[in-house]
Amino acid sequence: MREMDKAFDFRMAQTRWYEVWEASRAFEAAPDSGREPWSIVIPPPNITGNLHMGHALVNTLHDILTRFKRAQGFDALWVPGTDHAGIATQMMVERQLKAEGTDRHALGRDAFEKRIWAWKEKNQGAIEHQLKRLGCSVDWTRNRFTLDPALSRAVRKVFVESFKAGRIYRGPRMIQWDPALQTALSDLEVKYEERRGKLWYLRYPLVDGPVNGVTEVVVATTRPETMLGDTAVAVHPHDERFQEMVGKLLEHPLTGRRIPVVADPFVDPAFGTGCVKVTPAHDPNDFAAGQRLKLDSITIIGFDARMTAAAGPYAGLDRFEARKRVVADLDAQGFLVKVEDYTHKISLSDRSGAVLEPLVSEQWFMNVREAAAQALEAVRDGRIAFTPEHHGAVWEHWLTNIQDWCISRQLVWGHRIPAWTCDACSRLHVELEAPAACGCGSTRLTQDPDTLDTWFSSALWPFSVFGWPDQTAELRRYYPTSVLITGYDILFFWVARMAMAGLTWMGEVPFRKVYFNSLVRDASGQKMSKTKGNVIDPLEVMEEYGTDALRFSLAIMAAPGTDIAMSAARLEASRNFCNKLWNASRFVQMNLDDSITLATTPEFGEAEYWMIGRMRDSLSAVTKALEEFRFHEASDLLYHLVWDDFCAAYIELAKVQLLSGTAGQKAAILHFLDILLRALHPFVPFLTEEIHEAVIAPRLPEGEPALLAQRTWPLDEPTLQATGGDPTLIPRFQEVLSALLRLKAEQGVDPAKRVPAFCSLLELAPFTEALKSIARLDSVSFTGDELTTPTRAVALAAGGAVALELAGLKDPIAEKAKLEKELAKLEKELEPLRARLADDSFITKAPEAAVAKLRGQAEEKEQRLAQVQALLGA
RNA sequence: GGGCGUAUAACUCAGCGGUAGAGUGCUACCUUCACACGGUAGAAGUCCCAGGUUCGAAUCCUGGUAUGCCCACCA
Repeated sequence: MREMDKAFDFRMAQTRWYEVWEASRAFEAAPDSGREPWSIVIPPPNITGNLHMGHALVNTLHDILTRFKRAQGFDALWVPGTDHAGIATQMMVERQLKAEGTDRHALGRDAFEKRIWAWKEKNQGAIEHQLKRLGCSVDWTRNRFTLDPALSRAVRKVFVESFKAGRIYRGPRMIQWDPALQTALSDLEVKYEERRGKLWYLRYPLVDGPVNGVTEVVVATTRPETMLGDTAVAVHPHDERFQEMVGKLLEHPLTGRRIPVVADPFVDPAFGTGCVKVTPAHDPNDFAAGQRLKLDSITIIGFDARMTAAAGPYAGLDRFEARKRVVADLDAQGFLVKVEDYTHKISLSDRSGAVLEPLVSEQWFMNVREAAAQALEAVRDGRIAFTPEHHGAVWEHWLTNIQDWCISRQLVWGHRIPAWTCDACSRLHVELEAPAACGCGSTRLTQDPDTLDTWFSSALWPFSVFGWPDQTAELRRYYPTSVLITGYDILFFWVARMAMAGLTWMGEVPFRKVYFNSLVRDASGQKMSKTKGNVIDPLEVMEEYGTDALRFSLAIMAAPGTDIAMSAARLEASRNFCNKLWNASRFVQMNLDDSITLATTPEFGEAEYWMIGRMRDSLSAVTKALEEFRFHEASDLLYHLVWDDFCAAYIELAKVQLLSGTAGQKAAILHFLDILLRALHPFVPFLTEEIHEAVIAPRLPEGEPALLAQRTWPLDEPTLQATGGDPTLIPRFQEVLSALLRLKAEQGVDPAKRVPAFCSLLELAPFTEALKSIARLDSVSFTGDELTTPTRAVALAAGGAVALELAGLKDPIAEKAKLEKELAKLEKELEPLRARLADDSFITKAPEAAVAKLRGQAEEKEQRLAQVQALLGA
């Protein structure tokens, strides 16, 4: 049998087990097993990705649940996979090309796409390898990629049928254009940022002379360059100041073009001058107003963010350069009234960081109103349950106000839109496969160059991974998935869209429960960011503290609805915990010989019955906590079960027995360790598997799987059902032990100095040896006689008293001070108890149990008070 | 402008109707034959503030303060 080292070598353990698990096929689903299915799909990481703390958390929680469910006897399936991540990946490769002095245009579309595929093949392994290092028990035989042929077929099917149903359409709309990436974005990919800017006040003269003595209109704008595309100036219809202006013509200061004053309620009379310039081609509000009022639209900024020919002398200038020139020209010609400092929000690309340009462009959109209504209903009626629940409010708000989704991207990397235009007759064909010919007879058809938003394929993930649109056995068995675990930051991007897609295409929710995991922050609660330099790399943590310590730290801090502050202190605590379990196991191993196995009938005494009771209570609480996603509670319970109950209490007691123990006593502790390992395994799989190999595996009964990863959840273990003994006895023993130790400390007795002790609790006599060895006493005498003598120090414990014989050692002053301190403490504690028990309204109105409980507490304290007083009097 | 969180020991956080808990840190002591990544004893809190409900509130309600996040077209 393998000897265990003095400290847990996590570096060794965490590198050797994954291969064994994978080879044993322990993580593979068993669709034919007849067991109840339980399924979960991974939030597919980007192929460009590296494991960060967010991944580490979400996948640790996935793994805990999956291993737990598998152990409970479910046919547990965790489907892994990766996302092609359109923009992110394309950017990565473009950056590479730039370094090589070329770009995608020079390369050509096909070559560029091939290049990205090559890059994907080379790099995809990284994130998968990192998931393995984390211990993720995914079923690799079902690994998926969003651009797999099967998943692409699902994408095309959804696109084509949505188009035919009229939910997908193409048209010119105002979209958010990213000039850096040269693509449209969806509203969700826009981030707003406060910037200090200016507010320019511009003068637009009236063409037909003064109105009520006023010769001009003044407008305020943050983007003066767009005035080149102005086609009106608007006022609020009820603004009395401008009633007579409406309908009059103004002369455009720079172009001389004549534009009308119009009235529209979108104008806020209280802002600026109450007049606003209208540029339908370059502002979403103005675009909408332009549609309502049938205004002209003049595009003066192009897709390259440079001024167009329509901008006249400014053509070709960058939009920001044009701004300076426009302002200078207006100023020179006397059209600039004033400039104010002004802080406002500008829209930036979430991806490139570029300042976005609202532009009118031909794009594909998806109307999701109907699907949104269904998704809304599914949460309202509980078919999907959120943890924490408050995310339902956000869900409600967003889905109620949802806008059409811009799904086309001007990218190469992604699902190409399955739409072809006939070169001859311009007819549009939206089909699953390229049509051979157009109805007009032409065989020359050109496919739409655009690809779909990455989230379009992600939305189908919970059913596309199971082979949809084919009605596969897997799809029937594992859809809907049992749980979704993900960050709340992608509630709209992903969760809502999966819900909508699932309800639309499967007619059923994609998951029954959603657990939103926390955000991992740094030790001081700051968001991690590269610029702040406070990013904690999980891979480094695994090297320094161990994967199990990382997992346990994440789990024990994962209280629903609160963020996680990851700190070195917490990681150390977890590492120490792992080492504690390791050493407890080592102790067990050292005390067993090969003849003791799990088949050896265990013998239970008081200590064992107590330990069994503790395990039974804790493990049923752990089970319940896991069912309800209270990972922190489950971890905390196990932490204290192992450290306080098993190590500090039980093992210390068992040491006395094991020295001269019977086989049955040794078998008992072996069973206990076995149970604890099985319960801890979902949390700290490498550590527990390593211990299991050394201590348990050689002692397993016939037919039990040799790998801990394949064994069962221990809650129903026969050992845990055993009852007997007096459940209050061990707690009393602990109190007595603690009182004796405290006496020694208070009296300044060297801990190693063995003195005689006395105890009035006769029922603890069987624990004489334990008390002697743990408290390091000379002897312990159990007696009904008065304990107090002039040479002894006395303390109260567990309703009785203990004493130390300190002839020549006792410090009478310390003794008296101690007793007086205790007296004061008791008096202080009793004061409110007495007051409440004297309160009639409490006695009559509070539930009986509460009163009885309080009364019990008071009585116990009164008794102790009397004892202390007696000791002081003596 | 709306919506949602959070405020508890020096720090990071649990608890969320019956008079305060954990981990780390701190103080003193202990190398006792599983573990110093350990053990023993100990100090440490107007549970943000003000009202209210209740026999009783850190816990529920209202208002405030601080702080964080999300959504929204104020030029």
